[in-house]
Amino acid sequence: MKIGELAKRSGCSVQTIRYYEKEGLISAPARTGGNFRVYDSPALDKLTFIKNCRTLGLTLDEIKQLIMLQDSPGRPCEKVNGMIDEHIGIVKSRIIDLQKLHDDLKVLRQKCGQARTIEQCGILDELSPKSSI
Amino acid sequence: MKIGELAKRSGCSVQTIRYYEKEGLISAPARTGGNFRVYDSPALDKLTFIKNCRTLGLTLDEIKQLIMLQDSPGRPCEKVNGMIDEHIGIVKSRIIDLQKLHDDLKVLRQKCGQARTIEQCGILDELSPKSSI
DNA sequence: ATTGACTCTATAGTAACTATAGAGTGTAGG
DNA sequence: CCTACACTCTATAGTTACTATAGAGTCAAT
Ligand SMILES: [Zn+2]
Ligand SMILES: [Zn+2]
Ligand SMILES: [Zn+2]
Ligand SMILES: [Zn+2]
Repeated sequence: MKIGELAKRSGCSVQTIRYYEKEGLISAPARTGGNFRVYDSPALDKLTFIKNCRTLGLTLDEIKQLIMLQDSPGRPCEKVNGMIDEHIGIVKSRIIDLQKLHDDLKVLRQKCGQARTIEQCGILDELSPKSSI
Repeated sequence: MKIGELAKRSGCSVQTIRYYEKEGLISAPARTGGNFRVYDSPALDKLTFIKNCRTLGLTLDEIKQLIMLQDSPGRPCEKVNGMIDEHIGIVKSRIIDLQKLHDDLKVLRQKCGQARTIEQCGILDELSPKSSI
């Protein structure tokens, strides 16, 4: 199949596929006489794997590491497990940060109940430093 | 004060201050004979305002709008209030997305209890497409 | 022969900084 | 006076994972 069909089947855009190739996440496919990329179904599998990882928020570097790990099937998989654990930790702390942000924004919003003028806006007032003398 | 002191007092880095100036968020300050930037205390106030906004996740574009709004003190402040409301919405939905991600990652992690080989890793297995024939 | 859909490469843009390189300034100590 | 040191200057490139062109070429159908 050509790149357009691979894009449709994988859910990645055409440019993204070319980008992944440039970044070394997928290997360069065969070409037609007219220089078009041609992919087989293992290529679709590999791309789908990458897509699944991206959906879970793994970075391209991490995905690259996973792909490399898959080349030594006999080695223990602790690194894989560890990577997911680490990710869960990052996501958790991002959630905590956003929760705090959300609460702060709620408090800020309450400083200006109904419409006033810019001058009297409780939000702008709260954002402004009290004084820096 | 020079840029180093402003950086310390505001909590922004020196490069960030120069960047804000280039982006038009703060106005270009006076210069010494040796071409060093010199700031006064209103400049610190303005920078602190920006810092406060950034801490709440407002974009530089939004902050620019707030700064422009401050120039018409008599106008109503609905836009300010609306901006915060919109932000709260964005943060909320980001939290929801991350919660889902977190749950998905937890499920994925459970696919591989203890250490196995790469070949048998339940995580890699889950990430791999079943077949694309 | 020409249209239209598709593909190719190369390049620039996105957000908000961060990190240099290489040069100049200013001051305190010896 | 010289020099070491801390600070500042501009300009440029890098970060992440794409997205969006521009301009040219391919290919099948009409
Ligand atoms: Zn990670
Ligand atoms: Zn208001
Ligand atoms: Zn916003
Ligand atoms: Zn495992």
